[in-house]
Amino acid sequence: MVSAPRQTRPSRRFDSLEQEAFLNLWRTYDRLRAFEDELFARFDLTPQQYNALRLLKGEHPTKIHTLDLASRLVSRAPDITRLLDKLEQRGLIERDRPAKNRRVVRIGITVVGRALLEELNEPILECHTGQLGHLTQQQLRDLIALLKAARLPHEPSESIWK
Amino acid sequence: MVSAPRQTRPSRRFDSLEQEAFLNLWRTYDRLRAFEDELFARFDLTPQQYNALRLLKGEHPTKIHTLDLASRLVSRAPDITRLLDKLEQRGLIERDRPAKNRRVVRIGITVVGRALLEELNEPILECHTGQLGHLTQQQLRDLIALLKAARLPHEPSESIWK
DNA sequence: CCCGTATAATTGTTTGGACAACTATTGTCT
DNA sequence: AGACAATAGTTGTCCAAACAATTATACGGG
Repeated sequence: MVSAPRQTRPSRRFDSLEQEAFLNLWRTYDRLRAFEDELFARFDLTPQQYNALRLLKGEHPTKIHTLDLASRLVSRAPDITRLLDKLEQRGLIERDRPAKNRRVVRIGITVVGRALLEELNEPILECHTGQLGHLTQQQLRDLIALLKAARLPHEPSESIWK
Repeated sequence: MVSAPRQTRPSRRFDSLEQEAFLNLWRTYDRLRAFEDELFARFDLTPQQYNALRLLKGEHPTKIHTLDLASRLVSRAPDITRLLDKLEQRGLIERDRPAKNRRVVRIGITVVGRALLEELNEPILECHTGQLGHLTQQQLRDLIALLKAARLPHEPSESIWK
């Protein structure tokens, strides 16, 4: 008599189903990231820089604090200062240090920055279509839901990513 | 009369459902990766180095060519030479250049390398449980399937990741 | 009001990742 | 056989990511 398996075995080559999931996540991220890298390189941006710009545009005309911005980025950014340095040098963002509280720095996106994002609009959409356009809407929604569930316990309580 | 929407709208903050999926992928990867980084740092390894060792162990006692190894890694590794340099310096792998074909370098894992992996066995399992242990087996399987589908068109034809 | 502590951001330093250019070896075509 | 192309790996160089230590400012208790 053969009893039904209570556990799903990981595929050969993996030690556990969790490992298989993580390595698949990593691999897929790596493959899809190549698209973004190529696109942003043409505009002398890193994905993370673009991300910061997008976030700032979303808040515009409000300016937000440096570390506040950092905490909302997709990927953690211990070098947020230098990331912003580069964007400021290109005139894409502006920083100001209010007299009221001279500890904080408030970051805003400039006209130039917004123009750059405008220019990127179309190419970005195409990029994402190239990455994931072959999935159905339902697959995309399922994937998003599972990814959210996967990271949920690891989001800090105040994260906008929850 | 209201017609049913033909398209799913991306959540506020995203320009398309594809973008939402990619950013969720990136974010989840970033959160889960923190676990691995912390673990491997304790053993002076990067995730990519560990990955190379695991692959070599899977092939042991067969030795494989440098670029062949590189192509099987999770993430692309243009600096495969230096990655292997570091592992060789620690005696975890060995290289040999056969007289027959002096262009290629064959890589194998050493006893020391295998011992290190042995030592990592338990901690790795715990790490993956910490990352994804809160998902059900079914969720893990669904996630794996969707991730595979997402990257499928972007895998080179000879990839082991297809 | 002064001191210790917390907060916000910056800087120093090291290391890994990316890309392109380069060397060495082998295979192929005539 | 000789020249050219293809293959396998290495190296130079630059830049972003990570971590810890540091500076500057504000706040709160005595």
